[in-house]
Amino acid sequence: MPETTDRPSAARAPRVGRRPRTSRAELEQVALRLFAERGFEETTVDDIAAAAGIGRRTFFRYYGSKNDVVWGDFERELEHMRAWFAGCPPEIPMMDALRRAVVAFNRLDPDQVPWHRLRMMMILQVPALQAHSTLRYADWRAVVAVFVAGRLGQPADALMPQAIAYACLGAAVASYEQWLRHDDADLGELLNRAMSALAHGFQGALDPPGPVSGQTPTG
Amino acid sequence: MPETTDRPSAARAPRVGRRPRTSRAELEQVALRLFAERGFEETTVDDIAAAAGIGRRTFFRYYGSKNDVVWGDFERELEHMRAWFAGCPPEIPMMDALRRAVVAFNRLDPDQVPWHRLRMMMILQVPALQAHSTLRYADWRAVVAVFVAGRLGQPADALMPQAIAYACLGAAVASYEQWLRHDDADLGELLNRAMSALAHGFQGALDPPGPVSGQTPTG
DNA sequence: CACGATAATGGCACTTGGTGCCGAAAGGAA
DNA sequence: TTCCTTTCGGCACCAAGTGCCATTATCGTG
Repeated sequence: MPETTDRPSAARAPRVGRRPRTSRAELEQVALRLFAERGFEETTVDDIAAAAGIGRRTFFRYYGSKNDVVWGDFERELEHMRAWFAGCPPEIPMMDALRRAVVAFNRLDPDQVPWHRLRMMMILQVPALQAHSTLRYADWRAVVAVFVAGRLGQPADALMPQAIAYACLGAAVASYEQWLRHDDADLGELLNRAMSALAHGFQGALDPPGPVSGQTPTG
Repeated sequence: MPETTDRPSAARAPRVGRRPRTSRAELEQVALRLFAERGFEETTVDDIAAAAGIGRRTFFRYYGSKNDVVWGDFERELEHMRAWFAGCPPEIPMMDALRRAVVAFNRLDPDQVPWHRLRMMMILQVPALQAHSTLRYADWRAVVAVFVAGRLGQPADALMPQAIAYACLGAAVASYEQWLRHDDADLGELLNRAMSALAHGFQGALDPPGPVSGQTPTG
């Protein structure tokens, strides 16, 4: 797939050659608006390309697939998380660090909440996106696994780093689903609850689902 | 999708009308053999249909998608697991019951290990199947979530049942990946280790990855 | 034995996502 | 202007999947 290497970057204008007609961000805007209006599956790539004033072929130069549009610049998010983990002081217990990271990297700018909600709604509910998400989650898990591996002194592909990464992802996704179901819920609190329960082997799960129980067990 | 409702069943022969030319099981055999020979992506639905001596259109009456073939009769497996949970005595602690279930329902007949390995290899490594798996896992999680919900006295779609179901799935998948990487590994042991660690909030994860540590913490 | 109800088959056309190819357009530099 | 570089986007093509519908096989009945 030579497609993935030569995507135009929205960065500093290249010195030479024809200038890009659009950008990933702009395409994302256009696409998301269409998705919101008629739904994800009801919007074809032709629709998006037409609305953006580019050719269908060009669309696929900016995004490898229709699915990818919904994820925006996920890679940048991951880069931040990676950096956070790298700078995480060793005094913080591992599971606590994981909880904090998950909560921190899902804090939302109030003004972008509606878009993020739409995004997550589609990712978690449209089958095609639901399926595709696995591939994106893999990158997320890798970041977590590397951190855990460092703490445990094991390779990142060993059982525990992988299991923990999967479990964290699960807790996060479950929280998101809850958040989408109850639009009055606080995402941060849900994430805190889920990650905290995870860190305790779900032993406190018998407690009623009241407000944050034992959210800072070790720190 | 009216397609999903009227698939021929391999059960007792229907009294009237033309008889099915093949069966899900037979198609599965044919397809898996082709997948093993040339790979999943290199095998088209036309190839499978031709090899099975049926029309391409007919293939889609037996399986809703090419992806589905790999999963065989997953629904039956789930039905068994549901039944097991339903008959699980309340004395067994929840997390212990989950561990046992995961281990029990992944015990393999030695003679079908190679096929199962191929299956899982594809599911966990071929991107298209990796993505598709999410949709099948959802059913698996639902079974777990219902059991957990019963134990916790919460709705199945509440945060904890969902988070626990996701976490269990994660532990299981991580174990499978490990099993595939090291063909000398014992799947049951890996599952035991991962589920046990999960039940302890991964506190013992600092132990070296030696032979099953604390595999039967509560029973 | 023909007849009619029933159910599976499979061809055909069509939609959609995605890719390889390649010439055309656009812009900076010499 | 000319050359070089980069993006654009049309075209042809492939594969998955679906709706439609005529065809075929099978059973029960008159």
